[in-house]
Amino acid sequence: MIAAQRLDPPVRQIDMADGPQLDATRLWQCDFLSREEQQALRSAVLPAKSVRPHTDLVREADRAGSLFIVVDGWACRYATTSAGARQLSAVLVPGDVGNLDTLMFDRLDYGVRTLTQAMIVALPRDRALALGTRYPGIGQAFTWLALMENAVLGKWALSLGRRSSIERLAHLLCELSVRLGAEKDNQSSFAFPLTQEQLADMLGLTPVHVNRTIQQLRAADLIVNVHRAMMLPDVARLRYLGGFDPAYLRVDRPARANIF
Amino acid sequence: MIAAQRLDPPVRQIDMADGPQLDATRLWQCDFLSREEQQALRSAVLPAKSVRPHTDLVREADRAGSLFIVVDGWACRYATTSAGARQLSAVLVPGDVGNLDTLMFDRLDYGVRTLTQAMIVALPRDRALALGTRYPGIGQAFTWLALMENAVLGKWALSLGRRSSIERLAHLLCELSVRLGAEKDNQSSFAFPLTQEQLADMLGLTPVHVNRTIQQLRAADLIVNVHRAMMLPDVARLRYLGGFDPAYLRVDRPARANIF
DNA sequence: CGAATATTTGAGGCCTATCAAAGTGAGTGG
DNA sequence: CCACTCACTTTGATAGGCCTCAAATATTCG
Repeated sequence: MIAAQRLDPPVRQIDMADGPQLDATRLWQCDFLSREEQQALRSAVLPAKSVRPHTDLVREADRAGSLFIVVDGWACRYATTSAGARQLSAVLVPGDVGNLDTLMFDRLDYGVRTLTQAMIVALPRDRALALGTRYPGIGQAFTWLALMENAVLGKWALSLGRRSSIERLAHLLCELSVRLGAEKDNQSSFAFPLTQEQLADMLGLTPVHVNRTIQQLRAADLIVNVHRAMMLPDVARLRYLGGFDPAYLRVDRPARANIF
Repeated sequence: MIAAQRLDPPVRQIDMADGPQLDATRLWQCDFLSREEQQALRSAVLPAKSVRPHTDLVREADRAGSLFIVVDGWACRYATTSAGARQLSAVLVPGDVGNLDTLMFDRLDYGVRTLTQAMIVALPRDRALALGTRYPGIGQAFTWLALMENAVLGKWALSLGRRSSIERLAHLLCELSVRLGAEKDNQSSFAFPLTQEQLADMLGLTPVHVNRTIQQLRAADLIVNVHRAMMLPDVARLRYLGGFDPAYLRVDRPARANIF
C-alpha cells in the first residue's frame, strides 16, 4: 500500500446558508447566457436541498415535475435490467442537470440518484419551458447540454463496447479530471467520493474486478488514491492508456452558435 | 438451417427521380412541425445524393458543414479506439439525422458512415440554424431529436455494460423493429441489410460471436432471417428475452411541449 | 462462372464474473 | 477512549462467456 499524503478534504462540506449556489453551474459555462439570463435562471430555481447519499431524486419510469440540477456532491443517471443489474449512463458533478429530457418528455426512462451527500436545486418544468421561450440563450443552453451529454455518452459506449477494464477506468478518470477542472500541468487531484461498487456500475464491471483494476493502475503509478481523494501523477500517460482525447468535452472554447 | 419464405425485398430500390424524399423523415414525426415548417425544411435541404455502402459522410474529428439526413438506406455514427476497434453509437435509419451536434459544435467527435447503399440529404449548417431561429417548431424538433438520441444511447449503454450477448442482440432487434414501424400484432418483419460484422460493432462483440448468438436466437425460434430480411415470429418473447420496453422510444404519442 | 464478400465451424485461451471470506476504516454508543 | 457495527475494500479460487486464430462453406455480383 502506497503511503500518500492527504490531497483534498474527503468530502466538501455543504453550506446550507448560501442558498442555491448556482454560480459554478455548467449551465452557463457555455457562454450562451447573458447576465440577465443568469439572473433569471437563478431566481427561477427552488431553494437548494441537501439530499442524502443513495437517494433517488427520480425513479425509473417516474414522472418528474422538475429539472434537477446538482449544485454540490455527485449524482448519477442509471437504468437497470430486468435481472436487476444497474448501469449508469451519466455521472453528474456540480453544474450538471440530471433529467434534461423532462423538458419534452412526460416520463423518464432512467432514474436519477445521489451518489454522495449532495445539494440539489429543482427547476420546475413549467418555469424551465417559459425561460427557454423567453430567453434565447437559455434555450440554446438546454440544447447545448443535450448535445454534450450525447458526446459523453457516446464515449462511454465506446469504452463499454471496446475497451478493456483498465482502459475504461483510465478513460473515466481522465474524463472526470477534465470535467472537474482539476488539471494543472500534467497533474490532477480532486475529491473522489465514489465507491468501487458505484465505479463498477459506470464501467460495466463487477466491484471485485474494479478493485483489481484500480490496483493495476496504482501499481503502474498512474493513480494515487486514498481517503476519497484521487491524484493523477501523470495525466499524459493515463490519457494514453485510456485512449482519451479531451476534445469531445469542448472545455476550451465552446462554439458560439446563433440559433433560435 | 430453417427454410424461410422471402419476407421483403432485400434492399429497397432507390428512386433518384423523386428528389429529396423527406416525407418519411422522423424529423417531423414528432408533431412539432406545421405544414409551413415542413415546407421550409423541404426546400432548405440540398438535393438527395446516392451514397455507396461503407462510405464516410464525415470522418472522426472532421468539420462538417452540413447536417446529414438519411432518406433511404442505413447509416451509423461510430467511434474508434486508438487500437482501431470500432463501436457504433447509433444506427441511422430513414428519417434520422447523422450529426445533429454540428448545429452547435465545430468539430465532430465521431464519424458518420453509410452501412448500405443510401440516399442522403444535406442541410447546410447555416440554413439549419436560420430555420431553427425563424421557426419555433423546427428548433423544438432539433431539441427533441437530441433528447431521443440520448434515450436510445442510454439503453445501448445498459446493453453494452450489463447484458449478455443474446440479450443485447434481442434488445437491438426489438429496438429496430419499433423504430422501423415494422410491428403488427405480435410479429414483425423488415429489411435487415446489416452484416454480422456491423452488428458486432453495434453490440460490442466480435463477428464470430455475433454469428453464434444469431444461431441461438434462430434455434429458439425467435428470429427468422434470410436474404437480408428479418422476421420476428414472437415479438413478446423476444422483448422478454432482451428486457425491452418500448416506452423510451416515445412512438405512441410524442409530448407536445411549448418551448422556445 | 469466378472473385470477392459474408457466414459458419472448430479448438484453445484469456479476461472478467462468481462465490466466499478476511481485512480495513469510519462512525456510534457505552 | 474503547468495543461494536456497518460499509467498503481486498484477497483467493474457480468457472464461464466471449475472444482469437484459422479455415471451410455459402452467397453475392460483375
